[in-house]
Amino acid sequence: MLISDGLTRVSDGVSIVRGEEELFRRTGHLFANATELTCAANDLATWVAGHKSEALANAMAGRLHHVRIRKIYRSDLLLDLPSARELARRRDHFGAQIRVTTEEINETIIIDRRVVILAGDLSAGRRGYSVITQPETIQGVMSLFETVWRSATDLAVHDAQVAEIRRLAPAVLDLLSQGVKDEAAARKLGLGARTYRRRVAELMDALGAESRFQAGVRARELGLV
Amino acid sequence: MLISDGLTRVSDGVSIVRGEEELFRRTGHLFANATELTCAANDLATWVAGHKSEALANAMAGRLHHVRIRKIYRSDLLLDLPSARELARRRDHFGAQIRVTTEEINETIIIDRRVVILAGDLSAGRRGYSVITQPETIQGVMSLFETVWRSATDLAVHDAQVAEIRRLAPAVLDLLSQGVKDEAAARKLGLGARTYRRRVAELMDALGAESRFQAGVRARELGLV
DNA sequence: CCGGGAACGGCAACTTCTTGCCGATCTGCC
DNA sequence: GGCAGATCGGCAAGAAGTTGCCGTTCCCGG
Repeated sequence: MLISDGLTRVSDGVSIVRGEEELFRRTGHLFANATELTCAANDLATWVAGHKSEALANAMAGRLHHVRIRKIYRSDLLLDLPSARELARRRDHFGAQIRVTTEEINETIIIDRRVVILAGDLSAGRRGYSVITQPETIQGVMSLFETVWRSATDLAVHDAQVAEIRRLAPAVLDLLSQGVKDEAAARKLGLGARTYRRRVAELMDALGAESRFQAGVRARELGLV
Repeated sequence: MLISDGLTRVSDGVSIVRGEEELFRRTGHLFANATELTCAANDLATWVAGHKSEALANAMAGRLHHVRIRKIYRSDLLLDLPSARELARRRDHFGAQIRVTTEEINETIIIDRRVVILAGDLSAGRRGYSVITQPETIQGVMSLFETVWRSATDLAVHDAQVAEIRRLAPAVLDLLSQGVKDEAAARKLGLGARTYRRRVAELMDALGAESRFQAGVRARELGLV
């Protein structure tokens, strides 16, 4: 059922909105009175966080301490220093709880346990968003979100982990990324091979990697090499 | 011997200039009549390439076909699409020969085999530049540069290599970066383990990596994963 | 139809990595 | 000193990864 340009009612409690502008027009007001905002995003460029954020911030000003804001971002973001700063700023300014995950994550917004917005595919240059008010569906999405939330890492912890790895293993990272064999690397560090390998294992553990290739990718991802 | 603010004569033929602005003031004119420009840089932000480039371009306009320009950049740069485009633009517009290396490289400018500019450390917020006119030193620096030049890869070739790897092994890259074991990965691709491993070997070869960790780093570096 | 070359994959010998185990050291603390 | 806990590193068994060799299959141009 096409209700108007940019809005399709799919069934009771589920509509599809085309394009960010349209989405903002139709759901922007929901944010003004929200007391619980939950949000997953792959980048900082989503409209919630984008040029509209000032307006939102104003609308929400003074109520910030009544609002629980939770956000999940991909750890990739932290690669980019300005983005990382922006994240920290949001955490401090909005009192948002921010977590970080290495997993791909679908852009999701949950408002007051009453409305869910799920980003969908691009079509004709505009992204489609499912706006859901159907209670059972919301329940399900929230449950999924909680799972991701639990498995994600708090921003502060994540920062600490990165710092820890930097402290722990700069030399090991170096040698690994030079393609040096364990024996040679251990000699170069004046360590026993066993100890060097223990270091590598710790490093892989810290990176959450299951193979050296993966560890290499993650290390690079975190800007450690 | 401090000659004036921002310029220190260290010995005959070697001066140290503090800050990019100062460097530009003192050596900018050399570019106007240059017929051979050689340059190594880690990013596009050096003053030669920066906001002054228009003035330079104008000064050099009409003489471009008489000027041999060679530049080396770190392959990191190509990660960033806008930068990569800019590089291609320069190549086409200035007729510059551009090569790419994975090595760290000291910022270096050589003008007409007569002047060498070497970037040094930051001090008081300004980078120091050695401006060298001493012939033997220039000879030495040029020789070093030639070595790096020879070991670097032409931009076009580099692009082709990246394209090749993308074509060759997207699935393999995927599985590797997921930390999947060879046996399982091979099954998933419907290949024999031997063949999968052959693919991995080809990939590592293409990446110039000697260990899987290193391959992971490089793959990520090239934005392949 | 028939070579010839390329891709595939089984096999096997080797190398490299991964880990548990355990004794040797070192360190801080009664 | 003597104990407890952390770190180190040798050893060794086993897992994972690396490569050469070679037979099989498929495709292509003659």
